[in-house]
Amino acid sequence: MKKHSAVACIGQAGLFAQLPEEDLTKIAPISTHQEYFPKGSIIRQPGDGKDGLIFLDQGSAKIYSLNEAGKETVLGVLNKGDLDGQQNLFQDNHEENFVQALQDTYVCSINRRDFQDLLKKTPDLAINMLNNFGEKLVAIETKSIRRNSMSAKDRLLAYLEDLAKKQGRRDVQLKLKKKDLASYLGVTPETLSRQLKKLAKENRIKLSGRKIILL
DNA sequence: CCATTAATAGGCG
DNA sequence: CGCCTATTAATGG
Repeated sequence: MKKHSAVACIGQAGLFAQLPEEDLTKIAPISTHQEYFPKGSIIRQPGDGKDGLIFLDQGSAKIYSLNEAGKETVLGVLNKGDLDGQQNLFQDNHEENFVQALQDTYVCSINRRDFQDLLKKTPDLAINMLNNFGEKLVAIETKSIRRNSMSAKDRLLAYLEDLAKKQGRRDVQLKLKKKDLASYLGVTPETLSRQLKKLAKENRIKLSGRKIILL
């Protein structure tokens, strides 16, 4: 583990990346840094009183919610440099979700009230927030459209293509367990397993455990 | 090792 | 495609 600079850490987040150093140094004092969460531990959960933004300095995590029956629905994945909980910075919403570390993870966080105060004094930050929101909206919309209009196989393929694009390579490493990926895609693990096999048989992908190569 | 959890297989509606 | 069950693989202590 390398040394941790609050300013450098914040600068890694897409949300803050384009801010001048001057602004970053303003954010640094209100942020908490490098809390350690071992693999499998819960980083955030409803009712834990943590209402701020979280930022992954190292590791990865999944965001999910539980329905009445106790079934879990995976809403998304956070990787190094990603952040979540922006909504919570603006209003005290109670539809919080669970966030669980998929690997040993270090998270940095910022309290809601502190952030709001800062936002008022830092217009650039407000603009960036807005842009970030836009991206998130598009992502949600895309997912929603896929879920409603694409077959399981196409959804899966589209997901893999997105991942490949994001990781900048044709061999994709799944961060999620397949049952979690299934939940994220809105299918059962069995269906996911079968579709992956079909795609492999059609020579569109190549499987090797949690690594998948797009052909 | 054993025990638990994850992944796959096959049958059925 | 989802749900159920059985079998096998992977994981963790």
